[in-house]
Amino acid sequence: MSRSTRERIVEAAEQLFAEQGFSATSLRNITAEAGVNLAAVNYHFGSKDELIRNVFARRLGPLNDERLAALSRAQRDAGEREPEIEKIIEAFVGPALRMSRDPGGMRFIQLFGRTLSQRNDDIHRMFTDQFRQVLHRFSEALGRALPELPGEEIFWRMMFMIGSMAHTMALADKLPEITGGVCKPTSVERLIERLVPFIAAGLRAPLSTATGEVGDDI
Amino acid sequence: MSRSTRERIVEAAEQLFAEQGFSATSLRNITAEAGVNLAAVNYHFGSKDELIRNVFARRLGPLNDERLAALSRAQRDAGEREPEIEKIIEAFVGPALRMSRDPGGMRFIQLFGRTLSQRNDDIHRMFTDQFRQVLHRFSEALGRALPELPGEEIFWRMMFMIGSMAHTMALADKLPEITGGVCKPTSVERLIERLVPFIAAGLRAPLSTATGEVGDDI
DNA sequence: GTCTATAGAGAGATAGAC
DNA sequence: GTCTATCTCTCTATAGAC
Repeated sequence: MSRSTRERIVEAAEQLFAEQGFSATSLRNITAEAGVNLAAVNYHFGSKDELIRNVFARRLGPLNDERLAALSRAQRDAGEREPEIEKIIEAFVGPALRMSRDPGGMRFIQLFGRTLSQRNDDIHRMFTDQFRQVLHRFSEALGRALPELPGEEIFWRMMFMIGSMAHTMALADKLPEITGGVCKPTSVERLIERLVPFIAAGLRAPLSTATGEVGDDI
Repeated sequence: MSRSTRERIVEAAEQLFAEQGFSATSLRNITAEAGVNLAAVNYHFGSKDELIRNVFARRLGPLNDERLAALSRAQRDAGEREPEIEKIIEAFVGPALRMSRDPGGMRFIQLFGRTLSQRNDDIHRMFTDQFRQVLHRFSEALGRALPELPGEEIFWRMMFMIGSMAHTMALADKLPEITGGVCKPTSVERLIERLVPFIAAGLRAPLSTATGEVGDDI
């Protein structure tokens, strides 16, 4: 047995959480999958909740560090000017999608994508805490790159961006099946090449000239 | 007591599923919230799984019917030409987001948004079955409106569109909190006015000129 | 650090009175 | 249709031997 009991548990948990969700996955499922004893979870982690936190913490810190580093690189390469929007988006969605290169990362990405759309307040608070600095630096960079957009609109569009990214992370591997084969299985890099231009164009879209809260029609 | 026991159960289930997820919500939670007897669930629905199916079926049929009707209206209004992309998108995302006007619909929209990002195969199969005709008609309409895009690219971009929509449905009401008040609570119509231009620009984005599966960089 | 055994709570489902 | 009562199963967590 090459990996420690602790590692085996975290990896089995990551896989099963991604497949079934948190409450549908029992510690018995996890320890059976990991080939370890049931009591080991409580010995190593204390509780199921603490195990969940460990599953995320293991990958989330490095992921957000990579995003910030990629943004810094893009800003340094751009010199005095602002980086291209495409570079900023790539720095945000690239590390997330790229993480799915290794099989464990792939599972985590799916887990992350689906957990992003859930409403578990504890876990969300943890995401938000980890994510605050990323949100801050990327919204500033996008705001400078798109000076004609009000700050509020930047955040709404970042929400749309995160949505398309999260859904892609969760479901890209199912699209060939859903479309009856029209979409072929594809590499992560090709997926990024498709997603980044979509988001870039969306972020650059002219501001809606609608009158605001009054009208009922579009 | 105005509503029947059956209705009370479905509505309580919709609310609690949206808040907590399926497996975290017990039949005891549901019957307590609905103010009915525990045994009533199994009397009226036979099982928890069947109750879940009922929660979705009640809203999903009408929602997809509205989408198809809205698309038909847009196509009729356009006469010989293709409808504007904005009209097609509005026919797709409008009915979904608009459903959140009534409080029950709001809960369902959140439930739907988060379930879309999950991987429960049973429920997904049900979605896909209900959704097949919608996917078919909308991809055809978008394909005619964007003749320069390969069919495969249409489906990838529809996945991005559905992602931004689903994430918006699940989390729009949390954005004021997340952004520390920069984004104000907003009406559904205003939200649609923000989302539709974003998606329209993304769908119109020029095709990536990348070389395909070979390159590792962008 | 790993195991067995089990406590104790809570789950879904059902039998049967009314 | 609605209720009480209960069966049976599975869950998390822990005590204590090794």
